[in-house]
Amino acid sequence: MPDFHPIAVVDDHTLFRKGLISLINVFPNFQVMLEASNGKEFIQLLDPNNLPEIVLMDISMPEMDGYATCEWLKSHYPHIKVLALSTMDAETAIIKMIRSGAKGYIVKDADLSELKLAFSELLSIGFFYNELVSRKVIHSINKIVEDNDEVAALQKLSENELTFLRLSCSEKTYSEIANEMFKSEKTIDGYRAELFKKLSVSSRVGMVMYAIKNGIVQL
Amino acid sequence: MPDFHPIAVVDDHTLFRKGLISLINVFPNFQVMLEASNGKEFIQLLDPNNLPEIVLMDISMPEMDGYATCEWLKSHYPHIKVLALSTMDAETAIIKMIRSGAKGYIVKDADLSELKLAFSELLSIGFFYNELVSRKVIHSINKIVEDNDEVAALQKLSENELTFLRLSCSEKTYSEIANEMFKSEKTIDGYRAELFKKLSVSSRVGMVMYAIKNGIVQL
DNA sequence: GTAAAAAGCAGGGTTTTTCCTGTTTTTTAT
DNA sequence: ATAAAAAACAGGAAAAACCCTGCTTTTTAC
Repeated sequence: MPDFHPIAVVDDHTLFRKGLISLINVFPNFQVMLEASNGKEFIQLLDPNNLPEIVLMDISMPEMDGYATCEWLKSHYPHIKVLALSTMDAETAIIKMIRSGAKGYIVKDADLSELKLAFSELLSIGFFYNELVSRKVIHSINKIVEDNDEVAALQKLSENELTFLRLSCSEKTYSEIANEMFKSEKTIDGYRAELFKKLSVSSRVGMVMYAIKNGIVQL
Repeated sequence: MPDFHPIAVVDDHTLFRKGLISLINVFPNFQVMLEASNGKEFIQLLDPNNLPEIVLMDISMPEMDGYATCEWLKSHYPHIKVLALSTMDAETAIIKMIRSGAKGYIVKDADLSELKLAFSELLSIGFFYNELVSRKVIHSINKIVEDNDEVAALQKLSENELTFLRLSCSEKTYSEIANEMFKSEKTIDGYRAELFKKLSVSSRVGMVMYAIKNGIVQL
């Protein structure tokens, strides 16, 4: 019987995905048996009778991103191990992915040996956290303790605050935004004050940069 | 004699680069004979007695980016064809790369057949512009004609304007920026007015978003 | 049903940004 | 050496952003 470990690759960049697959397939004992360009497609293609052991998953994807897909896997097939794969080494992205249930995280400019190492660690000890990730995680935990938790903060924005935040990423004045949202200028000023506190910023520019950095708006 | 076309691959994401190489090497008639993780390394590794015909080049790289490397190639080895390769389908990036001398542009989520097509078109007719690129180029030319050219504008920012722009991507006030740059507040206000015109924006938020969108500052 | 919390709104003031129309100084080109 | 262009700087003013404190109305929780 062929004793290989089944792998799935989920990434919207076709060239990258195909390349990665061809690399993995020359690893002894590993074989890619499922590929998808986003989370939704992945879930559709997933065959309960033929599940992968490891899913290599990109974070930013159309339709259904890495976070959501990871959450879905955690609740439906908790034994499948997700290895997050991203260009971003942003702290928030790493933390958020791990919270969503990823068992490891590697950046796209890692080399082949690191990928191989990640695979074997995932299979043997169940997780893979290299120095980069560990450093970020520790730093993040410190930040959570001292000031307020940015990742959690992100969840606690109300619909109106979120709409206001998105509209603020433009050249509109607050007065114009107020009209667009059918709210008084004073209410809008309240959203602003609340967001300044929640995001710990002190100017509209800071707010906009936060929104961009955390993918609340895309450019 | 082995009749294959020599290819070079320049990209800082190791996994992507290695994957791409393994894909290209199964193409008949094509062979990767040089790889580098940025422009500087590429130039160092380039052997004048053994030049590639086509260079697959990423745009955003550390040390020396795609634009600069492309310019260097244009002046030193104009017959080498550069195929730009990027995740960004931003108009400015495409236009800028083509201006730097790239003969083609494909996005990373293209599929294998498109890459193959790009190769053969590069060799037969000398360039490869798919619909995406053509559309962007045409749109850009229209924009150049009607309002002012954004790509050109990017080049024409003075050192001080650039510094001011970068410092504006923060929660500093203009007054604080003036101090930091050892300039009068009125001078700073002049930079601001000039940038508003050049970038065709009308607020600091617009300016900041322009800077982020065009990679003048990174988050 | 009622107390508490959250959301919406208001007055009024300070600071910052934005926008004019200039003058002076420095740099550049011939 | 000098005209022209670019950079630095100013006064003054309107608009927008920011920051208080407090007062209704609506929602939420028990």
